[in-house]
Amino acid sequence: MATLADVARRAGVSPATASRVINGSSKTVTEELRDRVLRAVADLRYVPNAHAQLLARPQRSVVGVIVHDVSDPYFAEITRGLQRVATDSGKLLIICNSYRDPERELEYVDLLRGQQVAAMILAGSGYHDDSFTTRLNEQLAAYESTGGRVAVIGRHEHAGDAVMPANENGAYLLTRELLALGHRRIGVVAGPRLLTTTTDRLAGLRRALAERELTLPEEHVRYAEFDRDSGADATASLLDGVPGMTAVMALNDSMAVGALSLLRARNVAVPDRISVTGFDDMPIARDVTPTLTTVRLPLVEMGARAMTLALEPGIAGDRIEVLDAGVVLRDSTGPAPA
Amino acid sequence: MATLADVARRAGVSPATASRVINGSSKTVTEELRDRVLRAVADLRYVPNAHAQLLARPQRSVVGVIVHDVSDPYFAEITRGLQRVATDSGKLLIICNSYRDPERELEYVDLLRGQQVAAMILAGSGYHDDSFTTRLNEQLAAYESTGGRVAVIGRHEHAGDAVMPANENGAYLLTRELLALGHRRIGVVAGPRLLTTTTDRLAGLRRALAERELTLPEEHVRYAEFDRDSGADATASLLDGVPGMTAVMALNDSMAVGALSLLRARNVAVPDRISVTGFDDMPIARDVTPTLTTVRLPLVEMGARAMTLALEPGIAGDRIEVLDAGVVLRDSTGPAPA
DNA sequence: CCACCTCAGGCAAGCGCTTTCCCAAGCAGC
DNA sequence: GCTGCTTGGGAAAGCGCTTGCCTGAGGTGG
Repeated sequence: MATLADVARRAGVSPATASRVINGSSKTVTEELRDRVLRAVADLRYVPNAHAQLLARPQRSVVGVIVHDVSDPYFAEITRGLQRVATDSGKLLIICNSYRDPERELEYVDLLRGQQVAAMILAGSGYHDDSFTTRLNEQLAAYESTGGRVAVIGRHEHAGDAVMPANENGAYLLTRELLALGHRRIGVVAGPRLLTTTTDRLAGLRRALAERELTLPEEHVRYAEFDRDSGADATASLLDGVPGMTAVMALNDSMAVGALSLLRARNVAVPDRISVTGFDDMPIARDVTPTLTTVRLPLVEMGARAMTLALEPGIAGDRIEVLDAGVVLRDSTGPAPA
Repeated sequence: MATLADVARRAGVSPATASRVINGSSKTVTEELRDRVLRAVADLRYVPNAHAQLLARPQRSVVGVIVHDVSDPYFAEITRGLQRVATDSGKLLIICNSYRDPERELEYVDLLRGQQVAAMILAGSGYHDDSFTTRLNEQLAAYESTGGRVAVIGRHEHAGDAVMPANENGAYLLTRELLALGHRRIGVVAGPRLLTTTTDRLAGLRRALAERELTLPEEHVRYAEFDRDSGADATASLLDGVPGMTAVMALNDSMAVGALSLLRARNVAVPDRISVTGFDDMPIARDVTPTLTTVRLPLVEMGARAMTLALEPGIAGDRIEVLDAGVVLRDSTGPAPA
């Protein structure tokens, strides 16, 4: 690999001069030397060693992102928003998948710290796990105490800049729609118990029920993984365990798609016999049959806002932005059968 | 940010000793000093500066990946395969989205070179653009000449290790199915003209037609972007422009989903009046209605193989692995109407 | 004509780490 | 008791780059 010294030698100048023309320093360099250096760079196909540069000039230009899984459409959308803003500010993104493993998340925080990232974005649900939360906060605090910036998306366990989706309120609004349609026995296909996303959405649901002096029996809830096949399994279990159920509320769209697929396999008419709802309004929601009633979350926007918070100069405070959710009524919901 | 020197000072040892205990050098260190160092590390929440480490010990541990867009399910699957193998080898991944912009692709190659990555993986269709191809190959050659490893997925323009999906053959097999069902007037929703993926798939289609002494008139092809809405638009255009068409072959699943959605909007029965096929067998293919006939590509496997090739020690040769494609018949295809 | 200023360009320090080499102390063997 | 080994620990060089500071040449003004 060619080094700056090689370039300088070939151009017959000092490394200092070469460095100056290569990254346009304020110091002026004669036209002639500049040309010689540029030619040497081209001849040698020289590319500066980014690590050496970072060491010499502590000017951080990469941002770390920790998500559960980029290939999950939910995070793919968020990441798109993050990317856009990062690219606009000339930052490179390092994306890390924790696969919902808290330990791995902790590892990644240190890894990114070692990479001297300008900022870290943690996206995705938090965990109900105090010991983990404490450790995470310690590590983040250590990072922030040396000038690092942190922004989180959708997790309340970390004090600081945050972008929050209206999980609670979205579920509340959606439940009200279901209640208005006459549904009373609602089965819930929930996500993992430990995720705050799950509990937040359940809380909204319960609030809407409480307004009508209804409650959600624990037997009407199935906790599953946030994916399609788990959604199908949970739905099967609800079907067998909750007689008279007229609606299935899945706490994300992937699980709702699984629910639809299972109901079709069992020849249960949707929405005539059972209504189904999702959450997140993934692109797929409008392509399944029947099209899926769900809650729209401005995911790209959330990503963009979070990156903006993290990159914004000035003191990183406790800025919390809640982005609102709205119900999208489609064909998978209808009046409860008599 | 605490440095090794800080740790050493606090532990009352030399930086050399601290370094040795921190990354388990072969040299032995007394129990007592080791403890002191470890305690200092914990107290200071010390994390080694990865850049300094890379400079001092040129042991590359990150791999660069350039894809068109990770949030596209096609690449999400490939990336999942890449990730798995990379993680198993203790490599960190830097994922770069080129958004199908050749210039950006070029920039990323240099950027990754500057990052001293151990290997680069370029995934996604190549371009029919000689000037670009030449420049790309030059840059890659420069990288490889200094010990860098390159593997490509699905692009033939670069000599070296490659994993190729059977685009041509997959399209061939799929077309044969359509022909067997009696379809003769087939409309094609193609991807961008400049992508080799598009031309490869068209080539397979033409080969199957040629076997029956049929040809594909250029008016039956619509070139569009590889996404849902473009697929819908192209289908609309085919519907209006190709009277008597009995099948729509979309060259990827997203576009096929768009086609289905448009046909439903226009009340055209699928597959009774028009059959629809996709390509790639994305997860969504089994969740749309009717479920989508498509070509299955082993995407995760392709990613895994590519990473293995890139990481495998020994001379990187011109190993080319072609992973085969298979037709998946579902409900969106049926006999051509009389 | 000389002192002084300006400015292009080079020297060298230093970023945080690893690792080779060397030193000193402890030990065994004769 | 001396030589000669082993062994733990430190000094220092160096990875590739940036940049403050210095130098020397040329230009200006008195």
